[in-house]
Amino acid sequence: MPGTPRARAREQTLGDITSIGRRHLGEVGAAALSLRAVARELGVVSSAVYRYVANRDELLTLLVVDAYTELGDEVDAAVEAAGTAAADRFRALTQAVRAWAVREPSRYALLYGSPVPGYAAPAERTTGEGTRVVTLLALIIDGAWRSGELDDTAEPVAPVLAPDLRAIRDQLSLAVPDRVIAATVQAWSALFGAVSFEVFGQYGPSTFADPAALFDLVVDRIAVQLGLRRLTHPAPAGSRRKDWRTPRTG
Amino acid sequence: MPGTPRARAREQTLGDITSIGRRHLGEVGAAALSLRAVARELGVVSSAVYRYVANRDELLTLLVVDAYTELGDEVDAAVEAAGTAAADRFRALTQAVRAWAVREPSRYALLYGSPVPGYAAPAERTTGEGTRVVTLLALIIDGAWRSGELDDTAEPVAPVLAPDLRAIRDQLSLAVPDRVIAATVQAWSALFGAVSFEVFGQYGPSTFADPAALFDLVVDRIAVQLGLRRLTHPAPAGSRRKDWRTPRTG
DNA sequence: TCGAGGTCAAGAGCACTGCTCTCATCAGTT
DNA sequence: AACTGATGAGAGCAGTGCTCTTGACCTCGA
Repeated sequence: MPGTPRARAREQTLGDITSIGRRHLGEVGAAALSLRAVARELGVVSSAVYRYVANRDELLTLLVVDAYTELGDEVDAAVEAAGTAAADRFRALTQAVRAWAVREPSRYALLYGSPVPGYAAPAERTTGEGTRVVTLLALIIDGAWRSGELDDTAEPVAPVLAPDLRAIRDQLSLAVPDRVIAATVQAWSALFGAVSFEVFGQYGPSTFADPAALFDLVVDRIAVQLGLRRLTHPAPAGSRRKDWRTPRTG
Repeated sequence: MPGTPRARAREQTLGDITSIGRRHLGEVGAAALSLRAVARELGVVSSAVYRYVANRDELLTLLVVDAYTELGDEVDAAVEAAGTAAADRFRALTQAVRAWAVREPSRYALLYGSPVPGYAAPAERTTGEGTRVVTLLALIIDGAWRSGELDDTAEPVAPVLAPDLRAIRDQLSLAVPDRVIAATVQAWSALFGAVSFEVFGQYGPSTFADPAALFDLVVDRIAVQLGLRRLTHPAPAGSRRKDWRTPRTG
């Protein structure tokens, strides 16, 4: 479809480089990403890949955007499929983030782990895709607020934070008050913490046989603190959350 | 003091290597840590440092233990200085963790950031120092529970988690029930999330003029959800937390 | 049709890395 | 005072990122 055959070939090669890099990222990590190794696997001499990628950092940027896009797509789809209830949408978002992170730990680390020293993702190429998930979270909470699905239990926040919170509200055209934005920020960071703990295996010496159950519990607590009203109708099929509360034996 | 002058010299050199490595870690990051560079700065040829450190990974291990120890010491001191009230001790712990992390971002990343691919800290050398902070947190909560400073608001947890929670309780000789252990785990992960967000600069596009205020707010919310009863007596001097609630003008 | 301009891969090369090996030296131990 | 083991130096191997030059190819327009 796009223009000249040369341009298409170039696009193809660039895609190959990205996908090889994606696999190498998973195998050796961002810091050990080697353009030479990518070239080897591409069946080409090392200097040739510099025709397509300016340097190692640009390959990283390619992979960052690639990862943000895939994560954003999966979260969007999951939230979409979750229906209209804010609590369902919130849970779908958290589950989708966790599922992707567990499946793609190295790419998750690239996005949300410790920064790669000496490398800063160029804002103009990453902020767009990079803010999709947190924006969606904010919109879900905002929607819950507008539709009355949110209990207003958050406490007032320090005035120093007001300008920053107002900036967020303006940028996303939110209707929620400052304290709810702050609560959303905290929910986001708590979600991030829970996922990182599981993905990075940093629960300390303790291990959990069923990390998903622990994650469920944590997300539950986050939702409660957000003021997201619990659903009264039964959970969707496949989600056996809290089965133990209603044994319904016999 | 310790034995032979040779052993003392060796200890000295090892200390020098550690402290040079600590600085390099802050400058170039864990992945780019170079034994050659350390050797250069030590004024010695590269092969010589291999007399002291088996390989790059062992230098990392040295730095991990070093960082855990310093963090543990600072948190211990802060909690100690905070008195006996569980809420104060909890807050002191969080502030000390944040302060150290903000001051030593690369060392924080080494401990709690994305794992360095291909490197796994040997458990027998790191778990001891590595669990000091989370253990202290558990003991603070346990103490609050025993002394009645903890509101029992946590909800019951899924039975699948019971064995793991029991293991934690047994190992630390806690008195708290499963649901409080689970809440503590979540508090720990939420704290980790908040610190990581700030240290790794991953609040997305939003920036906060006063990250400490945001952190205060988040910790407040974590404390509330833990059920840590608020203190009625005035906050210690220097902590102007929530001043805006009691304007007390004129 | 044919030539010019752009595109691409190859290869050599520089400076760096981790790590191993050998060899000389010098200091602590006996 | 003699010995021996810890130590540092140096060479060397295989790998890395990145640059530069060279030669081949392809595409497009005259």
